[in-house]
Amino acid sequence: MINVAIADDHSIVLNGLQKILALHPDINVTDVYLNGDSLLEGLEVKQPDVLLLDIQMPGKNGIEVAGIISKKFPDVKMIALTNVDILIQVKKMLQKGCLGYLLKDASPEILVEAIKTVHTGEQFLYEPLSRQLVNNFFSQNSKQLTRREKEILQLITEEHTNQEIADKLFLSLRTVENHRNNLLQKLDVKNTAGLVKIAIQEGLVK
Amino acid sequence: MINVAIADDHSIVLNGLQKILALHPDINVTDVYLNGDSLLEGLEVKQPDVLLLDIQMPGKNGIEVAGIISKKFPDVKMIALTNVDILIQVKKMLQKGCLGYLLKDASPEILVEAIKTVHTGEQFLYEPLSRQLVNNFFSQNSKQLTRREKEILQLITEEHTNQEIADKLFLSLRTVENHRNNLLQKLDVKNTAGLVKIAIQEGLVK
DNA sequence: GAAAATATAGGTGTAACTACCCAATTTTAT
DNA sequence: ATAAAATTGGGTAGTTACACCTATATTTTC
Repeated sequence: MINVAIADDHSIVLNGLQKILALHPDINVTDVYLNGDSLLEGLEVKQPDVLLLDIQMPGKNGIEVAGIISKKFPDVKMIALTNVDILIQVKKMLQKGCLGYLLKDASPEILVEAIKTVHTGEQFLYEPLSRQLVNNFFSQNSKQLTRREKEILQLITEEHTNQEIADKLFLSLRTVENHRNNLLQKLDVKNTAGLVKIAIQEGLVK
Repeated sequence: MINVAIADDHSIVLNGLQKILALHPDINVTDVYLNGDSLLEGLEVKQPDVLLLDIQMPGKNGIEVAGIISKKFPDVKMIALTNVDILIQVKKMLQKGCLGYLLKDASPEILVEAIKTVHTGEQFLYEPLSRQLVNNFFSQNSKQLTRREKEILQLITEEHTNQEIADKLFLSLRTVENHRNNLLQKLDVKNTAGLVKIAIQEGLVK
């Protein structure tokens, strides 16, 4: 019998997971939480075997919460839940100690399989993203942006010219141009359009 | 007693909606469907009072399906469901005859309220987007892109230069430049970065 | 403390984009 | 059928972005 807790701020998802898991005799949903804070309180009282943890939550988000839990309750096996597969967020969750990752469009079968897998201590990565993760691992070094680069990338997506960025950050135009060129190379894109697309999909803006 | 059908390709959401609505004695979930095609088949046999209809579905998506249903079964009150509030999609759903719109992060109370509201024939628009819809209505005329403009905007976001776009579409460089300038004015943005941001948020790409 | 990475800024040149014009032709809508 | 909108293309000019280099502080990392 596997004791499972769920933390997700979406009532619909929370109820859906409960209903699906209720059908499985060897899985027991012991607790549900609507946000990170109540989850942390609840864990002080009792810990589940497996925790389904939403990444996006109001207040303390999943990434913060996962970090705290993996230190305080290392025996709790965590599975990150997300409705959109933003690579960078999933990576952070895994770094924070999550053993598994699931998109919310997963089928009941996959869901149960994931729970059983991480319960044994193994990793479970939902297909669509696991490939991306591998690809990302190999190109990781080149995609690691510095603080300044991120700052400039953000200003670029806010439609500022290099000159405006230079003025805003008290830098030379040349410096900004260099950072911009480095961004183009690091991110392997051809122009501003490519930069903005990556900035958005990596969650750097908006 | 309100008879409700649900169409959503996400098992978790489907189960969640069922579980929440099961608690309400005056709401009866008669049928659930995992895709648009089976929904259309099912409606031939019997029609619910209210239909919760996911926008994103494999095969026939919600927008297509809504158009068919509103013609064939005009008495079925439809509520569009979506997990991300992409304005343009919601607008299309409303144009296709949906009476309501809900984000999937809605609370059980809101969900029930929406069903009861549209059952009476009234509109129900979930807060966060209804304001955007109003704003959009006023700026609508200036934001109406032509076919060619959309085509060019898409190629811009794909990192092509004006010259490349001209070659690809067998146009003069000047023509493409003009379209691009018109896009900047129509969309009230300053440069490529602004164009790409709007293209993404309007769902024109990726 | 040495080595690596980052941040800074300059030189030079080309390609691309942006901002205004204007006008003919074709398509769409009334 | 007629008006409106869309598509096409040109003129001219200025600005911005992109490419590829070198080089020196400064900060991080080992």
